[in-house]
Amino acid sequence: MVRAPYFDKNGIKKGAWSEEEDKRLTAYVERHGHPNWRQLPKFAGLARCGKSCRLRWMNYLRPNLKRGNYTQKEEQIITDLHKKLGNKWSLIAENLPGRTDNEIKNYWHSHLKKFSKGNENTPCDDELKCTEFERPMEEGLSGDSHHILESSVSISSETSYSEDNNSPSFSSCHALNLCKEEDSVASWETFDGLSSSFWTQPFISENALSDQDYFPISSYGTEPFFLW
DNA sequence: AATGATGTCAACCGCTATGTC
DNA sequence: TGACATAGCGGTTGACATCAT
Repeated sequence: MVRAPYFDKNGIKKGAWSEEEDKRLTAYVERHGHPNWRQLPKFAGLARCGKSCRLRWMNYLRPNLKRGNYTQKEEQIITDLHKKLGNKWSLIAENLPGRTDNEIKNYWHSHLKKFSKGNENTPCDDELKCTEFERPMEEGLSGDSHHILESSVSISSETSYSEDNNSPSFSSCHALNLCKEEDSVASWETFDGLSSSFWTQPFISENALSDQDYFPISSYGTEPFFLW
């Protein structure tokens, strides 16, 4: 379901990622972080452009990503936030731990868009007449996550992105009114693993091997890669 | 069973925002 | 302050899957 791999005129590989490339990118980012996406493929031994590496990591390889079906809560949050924010997929994604902007965008276009046209009801309302707890909750949205829904429904009309607190976590907290006292603890603790330190601190995997172990350049397949 | 239409989603492209010199 | 480099965002594309005829 993806583009077939090919090389452009500059020798940059495009299209679907191979398992080997995924391993290389994952291993490199886990060990060194990604201070410079443009340089990263060179050092990771990938024939990709930095942009492609970043996208692959962000949308597919990074830890804590949720795959698979969306919960009704997630659908509701997407619907509500889209009403409020429009196509600000990255902002919406900040409020859905484990989901990427790209994934949400795709999901919106393929699942939710139709419900927004002349119909204020969500798929939940239309198809299932569900209650909030009818469907089992998935990891990451369990426990007190109903607070999120309640909050999201009542998003403030003055969605604010505070100048004093410009971290995405705090901004999205405001966007959802999640910082109301009664909501903040439970909701935000749920997001904690994703919200701050992971993206601001270099990630060192416990299992990370040495560069030598991970990048035996001489044995790196038949695909071309940058030399340095 | 064959074929065309539609849905899905990973990946690409181009633009803008931000940071650095 | 302007130029350049880089990161990030949102729209679009392309190929496979599924559905309808």
